[in-house]
Amino acid sequence: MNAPLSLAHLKIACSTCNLRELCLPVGMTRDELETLDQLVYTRRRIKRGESLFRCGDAFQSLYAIRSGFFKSRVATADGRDQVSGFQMAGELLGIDGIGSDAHHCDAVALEDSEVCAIPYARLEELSRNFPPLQHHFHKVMSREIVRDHGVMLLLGSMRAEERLAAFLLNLSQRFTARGFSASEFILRMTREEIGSYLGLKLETVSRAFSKFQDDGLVSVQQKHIRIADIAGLKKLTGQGAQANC
Amino acid sequence: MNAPLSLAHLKIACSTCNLRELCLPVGMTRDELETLDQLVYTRRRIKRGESLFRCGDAFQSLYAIRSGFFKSRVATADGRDQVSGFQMAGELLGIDGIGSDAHHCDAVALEDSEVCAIPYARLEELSRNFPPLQHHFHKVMSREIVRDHGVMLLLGSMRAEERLAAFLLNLSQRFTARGFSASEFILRMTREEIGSYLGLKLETVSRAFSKFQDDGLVSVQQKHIRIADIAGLKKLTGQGAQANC
DNA sequence: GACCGGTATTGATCCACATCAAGCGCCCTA
DNA sequence: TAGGGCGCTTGATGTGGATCAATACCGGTC
Repeated sequence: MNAPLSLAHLKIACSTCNLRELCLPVGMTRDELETLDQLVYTRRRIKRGESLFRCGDAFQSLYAIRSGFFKSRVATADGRDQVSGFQMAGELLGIDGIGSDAHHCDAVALEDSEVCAIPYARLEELSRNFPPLQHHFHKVMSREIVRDHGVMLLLGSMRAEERLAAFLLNLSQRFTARGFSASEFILRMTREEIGSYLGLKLETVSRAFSKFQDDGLVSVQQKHIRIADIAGLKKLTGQGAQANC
Repeated sequence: MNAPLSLAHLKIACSTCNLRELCLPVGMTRDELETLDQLVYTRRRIKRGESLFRCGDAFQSLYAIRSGFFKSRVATADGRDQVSGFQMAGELLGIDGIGSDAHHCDAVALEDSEVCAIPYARLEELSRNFPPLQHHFHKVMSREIVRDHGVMLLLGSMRAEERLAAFLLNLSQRFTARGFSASEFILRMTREEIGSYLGLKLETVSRAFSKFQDDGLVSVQQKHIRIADIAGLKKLTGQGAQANC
């Protein structure tokens, strides 16, 4: 949509993508990776505030986030809505659409972002001939289900501060996996969006941040977060974060 | 484990199973169904209160419920747990295990039940050669994700009575799909289990039931439920049940 | 038929978070 | 550099559901 097509095409290759250790190609060999290059041939830029897709849109493709940050949002019939997740580079958007050929949530960019479009029909086809891809794709979906169960646990049985602590630890861990600092980062979302995700009101989120600051667990300056005491946060969530089993 | 093997084997065939319109074979032709018969060759009986698998168990198979009723339960490190779903005939258990080769929840039978074990390696293999199976399996997983998002919405933004109304409507709809009455059924789970699933205490569930009864929406006698006013329940959840988009 | 333990109902009280409200600070634009 | 608006913080008050507690019911067992 932006860059000249030929140039864009040149750069679209899982085999040379620096996110290959996080994205669909995880754990594949060099040869296998080159097979994957057949999968993606479109990039798309999404500006901050714009939607990648909306609830009800026809489902065609999955999207691997190449850069940027998204929120997913689900809505009830009567207008209430809720953030169902935050997605960052290397993560997959759009899986919700497979079940009914239409998307069941909105995906909104929280900063200028870039995604690789993965035509779903092509993914199915390629994964039939390429077991490692098939297997990994199944794993991605299964992990999404496990993640959702973790959120359900959080929403159903944790108190406000526990929820926020779990949220910060989760972000920290995902930033770490991407080579960023585990203890210092910029929140891409507002207090209201955090609250929506955690089933809290923005004021409660704000108060919990202040409490953490008073207790010396984190230092907070608007969207700038520095975690001072990771162990302390973990203790808040009931020992080992969300480590079940 | 119980019936003589030869006999048990005779009966194990998706093509003659009366749940084929609900389970993995949905929408397949007669010929396609016979291909599916290669998938399942073990049945397992689970007594009420026993586990089909537990959190941490090695993942080998998915399980299609042939008869009976299950709950899935996730746990935090500090001992709290929560029901993450109730499963009935024709539904699939164990998908949570694919992502890490180990199960992330317990599956407990709420009544004497029978399941078909589907060796996962075989499912992957068969679905590579059999696109309708592949596609349908992906749909099942995607729908599970959408369902979980619905539960997150419920836990994060609905009030107690709305939650219980949504729960009853969901059960009603699933019973209908199985040819049972939409308005009259027996709850297989306790108030405490309902509460755990809905993020409420058992007393709150009980009070909401009483309220519904007072308002003439349902009549409740312990586990026996008769929905008197489906439209009224739907109105409680904010019009169209959970119909998003 | 009587007993028993798990399950459900109902009432009284409490508390965590929501709601309402006011003011502040940061960022963006002109 | 000034102005405006959105996002954030903080305080005061309200309330839905949790908690504590007592009693009732039901299904199973002897």
